[in-house]
Amino acid sequence: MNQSTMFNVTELRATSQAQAEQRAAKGIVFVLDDDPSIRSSYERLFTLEGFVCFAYDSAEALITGRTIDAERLNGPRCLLCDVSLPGKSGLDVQEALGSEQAMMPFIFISGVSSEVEVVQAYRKGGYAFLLKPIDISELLATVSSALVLSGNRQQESAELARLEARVMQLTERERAVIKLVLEGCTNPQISDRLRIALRTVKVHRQHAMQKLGAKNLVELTRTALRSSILC
Amino acid sequence: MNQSTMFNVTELRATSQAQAEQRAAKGIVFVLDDDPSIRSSYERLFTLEGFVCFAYDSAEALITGRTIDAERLNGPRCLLCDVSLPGKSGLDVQEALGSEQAMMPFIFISGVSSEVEVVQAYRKGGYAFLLKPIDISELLATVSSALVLSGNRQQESAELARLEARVMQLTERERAVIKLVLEGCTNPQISDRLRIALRTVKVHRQHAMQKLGAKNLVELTRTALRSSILC
DNA sequence: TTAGCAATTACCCTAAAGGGCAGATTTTGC
DNA sequence: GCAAAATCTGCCCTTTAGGGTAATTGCTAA
Repeated sequence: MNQSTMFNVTELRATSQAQAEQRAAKGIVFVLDDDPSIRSSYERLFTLEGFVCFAYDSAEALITGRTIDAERLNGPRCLLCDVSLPGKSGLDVQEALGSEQAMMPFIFISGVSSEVEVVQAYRKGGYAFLLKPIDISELLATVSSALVLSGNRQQESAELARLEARVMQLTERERAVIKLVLEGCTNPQISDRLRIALRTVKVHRQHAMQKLGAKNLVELTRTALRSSILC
Repeated sequence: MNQSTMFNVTELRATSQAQAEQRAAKGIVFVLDDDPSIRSSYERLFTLEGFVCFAYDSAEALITGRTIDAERLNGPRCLLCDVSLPGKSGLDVQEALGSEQAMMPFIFISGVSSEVEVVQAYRKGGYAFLLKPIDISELLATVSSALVLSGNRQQESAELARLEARVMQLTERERAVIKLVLEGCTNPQISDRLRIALRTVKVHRQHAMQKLGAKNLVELTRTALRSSILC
């Protein structure tokens, strides 16, 4: 019996990492609220819904802890945040994490908040504002859509990073050639412009296409436009 | 003297149309407020700033009148709207003009508004919310940025319409060929796929490029991606 | 100093793109 | 039914694109 219990615990721990990753793929919900009972309510709710949930009692705890906690965990994420907090307010958190909001949309929750706060929250790029009493299904819908947005943004940014890495592999000459190609120049025209032999242009072009992973001109143009690099 | 006055009036009228167009190019500000004195204040302000301004005292007047008034006038536009109105509220207007907000951003103005209204306004796609007391420079800054947004949206939509019109000129066959071109197929491959002679593919391709106004493959791909047609 | 990479180019070849000229067939709107 | 498009094709020609082979030059890190 004891053996069995131990085994179960071990198994739970063993799966927990794999499961956490699986859950994180669905979404990570960060919660910021000073009321412990509310925090645990949210934790219970979002865990039940299949998300990973990290709850914090203060802005400082959130700001310092969010990276460490979600370390190794990839996936869409959002922040549920009470506007009125002792010390730093929810809006202060927004300020502190300003640029991060694109990847982690902020959902504010407020019972007795002034219009000024609401306006501020939206102006600073807040994703949504929910007023108490909270409707659970509305909350979940908002969180879901926020996670979708976050996921999309992460994908886009990842794709952009990959492309940028490829572009960085290009040598100066290759970049110059490709730039002219994207302006619609033919190889002989490029040859004239850069004052190099036609064969040289072809070599650079060939190498660049290879490095950029483009099989033809259409793919190259698509790639270049998406990344907005080389434009 | 009488003659002179008449002449001046005529001249004013004559220039007024041209001037209105010039002003409209800078921006058209629609105002909705039930208070006549506030309306005229806004009219004065925005006229002084070089915009065209149309003011309405009710949601109905705005909804029925906005198109007629701005007839023949092209240019970026936005709506300045008091939230609390007798009869239909500002939010109702938003509902009524829902899809138009993309082209005409809504700026709400409110003195004593509840958080619920603010949240509603933003949720329905409102552009900004200004709380009284209004800071004039803030108001003008908001209006300006709203007009910029409106202008951009209008340009994009116009460009899309132009492209769509061009795509519509394509015959069925031309569209099919171009579609395959954009998938990266070479002419011989297209020839195989569509079971037509190589020469025929070339003819269709040539005609399509001409109709789409593309001088080369790069331009074609750009065009197609921008319009997201043919993808 | 040497190996390696970047840049350059010559020579040579094939495949693809672009297009003129001429003609056939088919669809379609008035 | 007829004229105007649209579709289809063959023949022939030039220009571009793509790429193999081989060689030279210059610079840098080991």
